Formats: sequence, C-alpha cells, structure tokens
Amino acid sequence: MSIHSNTELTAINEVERRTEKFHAILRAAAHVFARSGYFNARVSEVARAAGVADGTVYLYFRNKDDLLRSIFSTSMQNFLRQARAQLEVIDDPCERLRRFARLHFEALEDNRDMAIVFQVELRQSSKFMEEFSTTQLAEYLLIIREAVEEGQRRGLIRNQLSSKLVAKFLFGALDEMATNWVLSHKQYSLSAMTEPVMDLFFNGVCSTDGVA
Amino acid sequence: MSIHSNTELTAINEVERRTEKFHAILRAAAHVFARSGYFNARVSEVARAAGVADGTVYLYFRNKDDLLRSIFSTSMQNFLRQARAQLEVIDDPCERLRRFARLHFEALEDNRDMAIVFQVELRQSSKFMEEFSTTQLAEYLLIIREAVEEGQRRGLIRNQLSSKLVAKFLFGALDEMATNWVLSHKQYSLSAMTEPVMDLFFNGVCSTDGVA
Amino acid sequence: MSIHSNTELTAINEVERRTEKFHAILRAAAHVFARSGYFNARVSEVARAAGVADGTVYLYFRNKDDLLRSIFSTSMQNFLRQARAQLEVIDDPCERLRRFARLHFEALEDNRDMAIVFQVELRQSSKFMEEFSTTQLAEYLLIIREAVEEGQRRGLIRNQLSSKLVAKFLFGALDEMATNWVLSHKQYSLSAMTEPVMDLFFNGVCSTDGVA
Amino acid sequence: MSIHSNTELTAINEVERRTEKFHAILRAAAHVFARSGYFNARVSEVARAAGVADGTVYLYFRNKDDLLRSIFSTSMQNFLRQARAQLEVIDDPCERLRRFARLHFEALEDNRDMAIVFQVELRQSSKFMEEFSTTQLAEYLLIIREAVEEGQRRGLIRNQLSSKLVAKFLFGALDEMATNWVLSHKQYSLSAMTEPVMDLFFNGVCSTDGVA
DNA sequence: TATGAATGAGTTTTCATTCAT
DNA sequence: TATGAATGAAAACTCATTCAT
Repeated sequence: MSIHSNTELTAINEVERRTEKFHAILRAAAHVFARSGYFNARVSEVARAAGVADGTVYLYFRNKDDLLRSIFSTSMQNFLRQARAQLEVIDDPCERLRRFARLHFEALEDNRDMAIVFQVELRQSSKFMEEFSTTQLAEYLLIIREAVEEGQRRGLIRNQLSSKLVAKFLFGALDEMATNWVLSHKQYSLSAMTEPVMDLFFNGVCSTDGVA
Repeated sequence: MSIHSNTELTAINEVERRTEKFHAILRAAAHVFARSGYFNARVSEVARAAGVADGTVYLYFRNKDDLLRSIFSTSMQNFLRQARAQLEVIDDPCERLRRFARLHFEALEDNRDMAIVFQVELRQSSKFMEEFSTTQLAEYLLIIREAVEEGQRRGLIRNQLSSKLVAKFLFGALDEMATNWVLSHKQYSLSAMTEPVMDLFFNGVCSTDGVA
Repeated sequence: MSIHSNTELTAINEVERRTEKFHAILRAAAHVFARSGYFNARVSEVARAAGVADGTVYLYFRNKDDLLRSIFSTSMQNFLRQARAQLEVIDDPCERLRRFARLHFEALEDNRDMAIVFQVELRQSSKFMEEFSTTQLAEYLLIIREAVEEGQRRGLIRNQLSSKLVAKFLFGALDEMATNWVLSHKQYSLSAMTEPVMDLFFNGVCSTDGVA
Repeated sequence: MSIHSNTELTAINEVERRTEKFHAILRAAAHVFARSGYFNARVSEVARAAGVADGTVYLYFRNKDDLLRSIFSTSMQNFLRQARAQLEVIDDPCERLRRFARLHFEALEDNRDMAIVFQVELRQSSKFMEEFSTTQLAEYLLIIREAVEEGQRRGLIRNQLSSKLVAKFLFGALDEMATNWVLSHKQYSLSAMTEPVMDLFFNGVCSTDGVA
C-alpha cells in the first residue's frame, strides 16, 4: 500500500527527472567551461557532454550566460548552506574563521572544474563581477564579518578594526591562494595552506618585538 | 649647427611618430575595453577612438589579444620601473612595503580605464592569467619577497614565514581592495586604504593579548 | 427510447468533438496568423490559443502550412456554398453580380482575422498563390463568369467581352478594395463600397457622351 | 589634359564601383527571391549570385528585409520617374491613363524577376504591405487620380465619381491582371491586355442600351 | 486521443583580419 | 605607412515536429 497515489508518484518522478537533467547540464557546462574557457566553449559541446540535444539546454537555461550564472549561484548556495551548518556548532569565532577558510579551500579542491570556473571564468567581465559582488559574495563576506565582530566583542580581535575591511582582506588573501592553486600546474594541496594563511591573518607578519 | 644630421632627425621624428600612435591606440583600447568589456569591444571602435583606420591597428599590434596583452605589459613595466626607482631610496623594508602598496593603489586610481582592464578584463581566461602570473606578476611579487626577506634578516618580520606565501598573501589582499574599488559605484579613495590594510598585514587582526 | 444506440451516440459525439476541436484550432490559427503574420506565428501559440497541447495540433493538421491552407479552403467552401444558395434565387444576372460582390465584402467584414489572412498572409509565396489560383479561386471566378455570360445572352452585357477577362477584372477591383480596407487603420464599412464599385464595373468611368 | 584631378577621378570611380555593386546585389536578390521565395531564399545564395562574399551584402544593405524593401523602392522610383516623363507630353487624360497602364504592364514584362517579387513576394506580410501602401504606392495612385480629375474637368469622365475610388479600382484591376500573368505558366503578352482592360475601365461591361 | 518534453536541423549576421591601392 | 572595402568563418538560438507516456 503506497502513501502516494500514482499521479503523485508520476509528478515526483517528473520533478526528479528535471532536477537530474538540470544538474547534468550544469556539470557538463562547468567541465566544458573549465577546459575551453567560457567564451571559447560551444553550447553544443555542453549539450553533447550532458548527453542531451542542443535545444534541450535551452529548456533548462535561458542562454549561455545563464549557464555560467547558474554554476556560480547553485554551488555558492550549496557551499553557504553547508558552511553555516558546520560553523554554527563552533563556539570560538577565530576557530570559526579557520574552519571557514578550510571549507572554502576544500570546496574548491573537491571539484576542480568548479574551481576553475570560480577563479577564472567568472571574472571575465564587470557584468558578472558586479552581479556576484552584490549578491552571493555579500553573504560570504557577511559570515566572515559576523565572526570578526563576535571576536571583537569577546576581546579576541582588535576592536578598532573595521569588520568590513577585515572581511575583504581575508577574502582577498584566500582568493589569491585559490587562484594560484588553480593556475599552477604543480599538484599541491590547497587546504594545507589554511594554517599558514590564517596565521598571517591573525598574527600579521611582524615579529612580536618588531615595529612596523 | 645641429648635432644630428637631417636624416637622423627624420629617423628620430619617425620613431616618435610611431611611438605616439602606438600609445594612442593603446590608450584607446584601454578606454574601449573598459567601457564595453574585451569581448564586446570592436577593433574598429578602438581604431575610431584612436583616430586611425582599422588596418592601422594591425601595423602596431598583431591582433586583438595583443592589444590586451600590451596594455598590461606596457603599464606594468612602467609601474615596476617607477616603483623600483622610488623604493630603492627607502631603507626600512617595512616602510618599503607600505610605499609599494600605496604606489599600487595610486597607479590604479590614476587611470580608471587601466584599472578596469587590470582588475576585470584581464582575468577573463586562464590563457591570459597563466601568461601573466608567470611573467610580469612574478616580478611584482619578487619586489615584495625581497622586502620581506630583508625584513626577516633585520628581525622585523617573523623568520619562520615563507616569503613566497607572504607575497601572495599581500598581493591577494591588495588586489581584492582594488577590485572592490573598481566595481564599487561609490567614489572613494583607494590609496587612503593603504594604512589600514598594511596595518592588518603587519599586525594581524588579533588583540595583542588575544590567542588565535 | 432513442433512435440511436449508445454506440452510435458516442460515435456522433466523438465526431462532433473532433469537429469542434478542428474548428477551434482553425479559429485560433487565423487569429494568431492575423496578429503575428504567418511566418512569425508559432505553432505553440496557436495551440495555446486553442487550448490544446502542441502535439494535438498535429492530430488535426499535417503541419503549419496545412493550417493556412485549411483556413482558406474551409472558409472559401463555406462562402461559396452560401453564395450559391443565395444567388440561385436571383433572376437578373447583373443583380446577381451585385449581390455576389456584397457577399464577398460582408464575409470579410464579418471576420477580420480571416480577412487579414485572406488579403495578406495567403499571398506570401507563389507556392500558395498558384495552388489557390487553380482550385478554389477558379470556382469563385466561375460564378462571375456564369453571371456575365448569362448577362450577355440576355443582352445586358456587351457580347464582345471575354467573360474570363471580365471576371478577373471584377475580382481584381474587389480584391483591391478589400486589401485597402484590411490595411487601413480607419474603421469604415467595406460592404458600403459595393454600390459605387459595381457602378464603375457596369458603367465605366466615362461620361455618357464622353469619348474615351 | 584632364578636367578632373586624379583625386576627383578616384572619388568618381569609387562611387561608381559602389553603385555597380549595389545594383548587382539587388539584381541578384530579385532573381533569388523570385526563384525561391523571400523566406526560403538564403542571403548566401544572393551573395553568390552577385559574386560577392556573404558579408559584403551587409556593407550595402542593413539586412535581408532591407534587400526586399530596396528592390521595391528602387524599381518603383525608376518606374515613376520614367512614367512621369512620358506622361507629361500627353494632353488627353484618358490617353494618359491608357499609356500609364501600358507602361505598368511593360515594366513588369520587361523584368520577370522583378514582376514576381512585386506581385507575390512583396505581399507576404502586413509589415511590408502597410509600409508600401502608405509611401510609394500612394504616388502611383496619385498619378491616376490626377488624370481622372483632369478628365472630369474636361467632361470626359463622370463628375460624380470619387477619383480616389476610381484610382483604387483601376489599380486593383491592373494588379490582378499582373498577378495572373505572373502565376500563369502559359507565356502570353501582358501588355497586350492593356486595350481590353482599359475598355472595361472606361466603358464598363454593360451594353449601351443595357440597364444595370 | 492527448500531452509536452525533447529533438536537431538550419541561417542570419557579426567582426577580426587581410590586402590592393 | 595608411587606408577601409572586402572577406568568410563561425555559433547561439529557435521552433516545427515527433513520440513515449
């Protein structure tokens, strides 16, 4: 005895099929964009890689732009959801920042296609850049700011610092590490850089007794 | 009585004319690329903005790619030459890093077209990115590394830090500030951010008595 | 007690349902073609306007062409059947021609979508034009010719005239009035033009005493 | 000794070359449109027929639409200029109308490609139809109206007739003859129909003693 | 019979680049 | 050196039609 009627089941399968195809095309697009670069990538290549007809791509995405946009927002939403879940159980805000940095690096290490799209292809034009800076990236930066501000309240982080500036500073440093890792042909671990980078972030470069 | 023969003068004027036109086209290209984005920019638009015929562009540059490449390398060479000159008279390596950061920001503030091309258009594809990372950017990073290493020798900067990592870390932070400034529609001073950013770089975010 | 068996009733309803849907699609097509033009009209728009699925259109019509063809032939057959019925009771052949012209105008006035399709969309290519000229239009012209020839037998119409030429001449004049009416944005009565046009047709433009 | 400087000559040749190529493409377009129909015609076919590259078509015409539009307006302007010149020396307005009709037919007979484009391809959509009805066709009808009105002043044509209606009536009749000629596969003379058609136009179909 | 998701053929137009002048 | 007319390759996207359900 089923808890679903036949019609309900059909509807559910329908939705699942759509979702699967949506993600198959998205994965294919990330792969092709990473290999050829967004502008040199052909939509028909994406379609072939996804195992669908050219026209089918356009049943799921408005246009080629939309593919790039969707790669970013889908992954970013995923990342942020998981990150929030993992971070909320960590009490120490400095530890939270360390974990966040590690999650950032691990996410990129986990999917090199996505990493290339994120670190390179997405930066191609102010059109995309502005759009992303003002939406999804803002939430990313907010997570950092919140931790920084809590650290300030607890006396762990210098009070006179602008949390906004600190957030950009950290993001910039992490982003540069990531871009370097993506462009480098040597195979090294990105997440292994978490500790040294966060050490610089927390303690600066100066000797304890140095005067900068 | 001239120290140059007529023929020599003609040759010199000739060279100057070439140089002027070369730079006129380059400036026009930076302007058009900044406004429309590299991919949407038309070579004929660049030619019109430079006041030359379409074909003339190809007497000075191999192709459209070469225009982008040349904008970068010409400006970067300029910047590095001037920076080296200004930095070699500064004895304190930490002060040298501060000045370098300020010069970086000022150069971008000085020419917004160039700044847009640097921070956005140039990042469009791994093809450019890899090329730049391994050549001109390397020299930029070297200036930082040298100062860091001297700071370490003088006991101003922690000895156990990898100078390479520190250089990337600083570049990443500065680069992110610059990108933010370019994309922001608010008109604020980028160079005014030198001090707060370098403070973070030198001293980190932690309270003196904090344990990160 | 029914005179039809259940099965018969079902069959009849079935036929009616088919017929209704057939005409619903045809009306929708006329509407969409009139609004967007045949080439710019989408089959899926027609389907939506008719309240059926895209595929259903193909259960009733071979293809998009067939829709256009069917709009013409269905309406033309209708018109000709009704016209013949109304004309056969009119004895005077000249009066018959007048009535025919009026019926022609009234039919177009009655359904503007159809009028646009007839006067404009149908003329789009020699493929359609040749097909129509040789079939349905021929019957239309035949009605005129028969009346003209009877008029000639009765001494009402000049004997030396070629009835074929006269039929084309009249059709051309009526057709031009109709096209003008369709394209004009002013709202005037087309059928009100019957009398003046038929006066020209019967009496020519010359003054009775004029020498042309 | 030349009356033109070299530079002037070059400029003149330049203009001639442009004009020649413009007309070559236009003739090619008329030919291809006549053969395949406007919608089924490929721009690359037109280019090949004109002996130029695909892109060259777009140096002379905005787009495919513009090609069709230009075929019409160029020919129509030509026709109207020549017609006006030939008609102004004819005193009798009725004779002028006869000559005009003959010129109309002769122009079409003279260039079958053009005739097909005029009678069929141009009628394909209200977009074109409305545009033409309100511009160039208006001038055509004006020539008829002027002759009719002069005929009325001279007592040759019935005073009570609307010259506008008469003009449409005549145009419609001539147009239908032309369309028939274009669609007919028999090879007959169109201009030979001038007399019989104009007889109908001037005298109507009724017997002198007939009562219509 | 009805559906509508999937297909994939098909074409205009753009624009970097060349080359005769 | 400079010009700019000519080239022609190249690709995103649409939409009529099909067919599994």
